[in-house]
Amino acid sequence: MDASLLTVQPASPEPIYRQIVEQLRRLIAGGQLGAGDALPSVREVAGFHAINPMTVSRAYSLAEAEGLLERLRGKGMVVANTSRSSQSESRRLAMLEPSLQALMRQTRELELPAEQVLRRLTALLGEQP
Amino acid sequence: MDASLLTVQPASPEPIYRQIVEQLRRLIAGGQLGAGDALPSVREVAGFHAINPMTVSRAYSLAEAEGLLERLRGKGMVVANTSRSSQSESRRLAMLEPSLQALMRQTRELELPAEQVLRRLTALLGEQP
DNA sequence: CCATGTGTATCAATACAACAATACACTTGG
DNA sequence: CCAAGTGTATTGTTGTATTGATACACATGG
Repeated sequence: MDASLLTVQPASPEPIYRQIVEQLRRLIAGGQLGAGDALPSVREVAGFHAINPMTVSRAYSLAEAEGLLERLRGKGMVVANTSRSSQSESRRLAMLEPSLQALMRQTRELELPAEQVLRRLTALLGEQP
Repeated sequence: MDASLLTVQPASPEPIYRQIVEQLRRLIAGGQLGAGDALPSVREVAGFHAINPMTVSRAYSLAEAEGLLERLRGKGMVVANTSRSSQSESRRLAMLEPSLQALMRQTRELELPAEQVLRRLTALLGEQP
């Protein structure tokens, strides 16, 4: 499995376990993780990012409680089929709404013209991933 | 003074004092708060939002350490003149960069087409404030 | 002068996140 | 079967963040 699938920033104020859950949500909604796909093991992710295995386990457990993942005893975690992955574009866009709202507020507080922001974002989104 | 100048969401995971500091940063950079402008008193803001005065004080202190505000003993806090307000557009845009980066990452994880996101953001920014 | 308004230093309480070290139940491949 | 791989429950510790309550120093206006 590819432990590099998950990105983690231990320095961020955002708790690590929550960073992971949110990434899983999006990766599954976007279809990069499909139903049945196996996830990197807890110990693998922990080793790769030099974090505690229990922190990863906590994230996986939350994701399971959310219906995103399924636990196969003795095997590992798998993307749940009930988490009908690859949601519609409108649903995925809705998941982005909070970030968009925040961006809007900040743009207004900075008194920035909409075009400036849109131009910069266009550039960012256009870059080669 | 207008205590409603500052918006606060006590429910947010974002610490209150940091919410305040970030708003001050943007309001000053955007020119809505100019050098010499007096800020609402600690107790005023605290009372208005039903939070602890010390929380506001902490935000003000951080803003002062950052050079945004100046403390007039016995009087109150004032926007510092050294915090050359109304910065250039490019500087203000730079302050938005972290949020833009985050939005970009999330967009990619959701496998959303750039146009969708840009269209939605355009709509949001176009609305009447 | 002094009541009233500033901000704030100090201490405490609470919650949370992350880590550490085990031990356990389970499955699979050899 | 059994070694090695899953996730997890448990307990404890550490460090930090956040908020709160109180008392204090200072300046101003009447």
